[in-house]
Amino acid sequence: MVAFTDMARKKEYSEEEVLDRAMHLFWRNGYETTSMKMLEKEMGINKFSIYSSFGSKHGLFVESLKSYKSKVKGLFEKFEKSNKGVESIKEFFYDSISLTKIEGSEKGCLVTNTYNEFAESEDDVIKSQMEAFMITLKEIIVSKLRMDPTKDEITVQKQANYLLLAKHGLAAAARVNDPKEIEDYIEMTFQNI
Amino acid sequence: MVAFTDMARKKEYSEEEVLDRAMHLFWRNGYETTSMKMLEKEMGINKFSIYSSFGSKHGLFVESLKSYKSKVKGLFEKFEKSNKGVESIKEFFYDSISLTKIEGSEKGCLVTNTYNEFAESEDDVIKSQMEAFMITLKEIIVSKLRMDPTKDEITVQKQANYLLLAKHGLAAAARVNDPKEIEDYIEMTFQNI
DNA sequence: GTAATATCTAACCGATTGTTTAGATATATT
DNA sequence: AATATATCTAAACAATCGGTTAGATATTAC
Repeated sequence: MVAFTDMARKKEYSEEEVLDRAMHLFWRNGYETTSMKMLEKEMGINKFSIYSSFGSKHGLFVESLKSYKSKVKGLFEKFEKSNKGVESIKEFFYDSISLTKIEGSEKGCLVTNTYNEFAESEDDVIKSQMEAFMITLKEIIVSKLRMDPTKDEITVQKQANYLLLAKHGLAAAARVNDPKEIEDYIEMTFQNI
Repeated sequence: MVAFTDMARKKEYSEEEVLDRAMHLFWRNGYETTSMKMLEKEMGINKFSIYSSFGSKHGLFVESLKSYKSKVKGLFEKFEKSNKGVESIKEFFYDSISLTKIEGSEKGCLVTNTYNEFAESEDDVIKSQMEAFMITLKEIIVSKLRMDPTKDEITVQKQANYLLLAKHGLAAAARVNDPKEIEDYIEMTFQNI
């Protein structure tokens, strides 16, 4: 990801573009299952180029997570800016499903998938990134719940945890269940919020 | 798993016992991440013995899933026999968490984990086993919900789907969240059932 | 046009993957 | 005790893993 001033030959690929491809492959298959050979094919460049641009498979994965983060950034901003309280949380849930359905078809949520794959791992780089994701999400959810003056702080925390876990279940479910079932699930999730 | 009548030398291990060890290793790490070397160490026998008893790594994994099934069989039976309606579903949720906490400490649910790992796979043997699991569970949940005469069939189906997905989220959450948060989650899940 | 050099291809690296096999060892049958 | 054979150890198998490198190629600066 370094730009040289005295470049002798131009890269034949866009780093942003091949990274996006890599991200989608990791998204579909997870980290371990995705081999360098698969990445070469999907990214359309060979190992040398991958290593010169991203350092290692692990580095490429970390960049892919950042790329994913920037992809969902729009959703988070919309979510954060909304002043519709609880309703905005539900909207965010629907938006998340839409994004992963359109962008990733049946791949679920990269964060949830990675969360699962690295649950027993000791890869602190990945795990801290995942935690940061979850903390950010929880903070937004909490702020939306607090907009309802009838909820005390204990209720807010309980409901925030509930919704965070529900989001996980939702992401996993969206990979295999019908849209109608998913909609029912979301609606029922918010019935007692 | 074949017994010979004209055995010339006795096995130095119990297939049931080494299978249980293998199952726990798969449970903790998933299929791909668990290597034959790790299995040799954990099972206490070498590759030859593993292959002569289980045919292949894949065969060993399939047997491990069956072993897991027999482990949760008791819970399913208690669940099925109970005539407490919705309350029995909640009890089953708590029982599941207890089992995975005691037996597997922080490993979650082997079915949910496998479900996630094989979501994009084309391994029909594994996938059909997972589906059978989910169908069985859904059928029991449906039968419990039907015990409430105020629920029409549409509501029963909606709530069954909801609970099935919630169970997935719960299993994933139980790997990382505190018991108190998990309890809150379960209680809130059943607030609108 | 020439020199310098970044990027390309493609072969190669050692380590590890799941799996097989040759040969040593132990036991049941005769 | 001798024979047969199931099970053991340990080495080897081809294939693939992530990662590196030598040399060809293309482009910039002069």
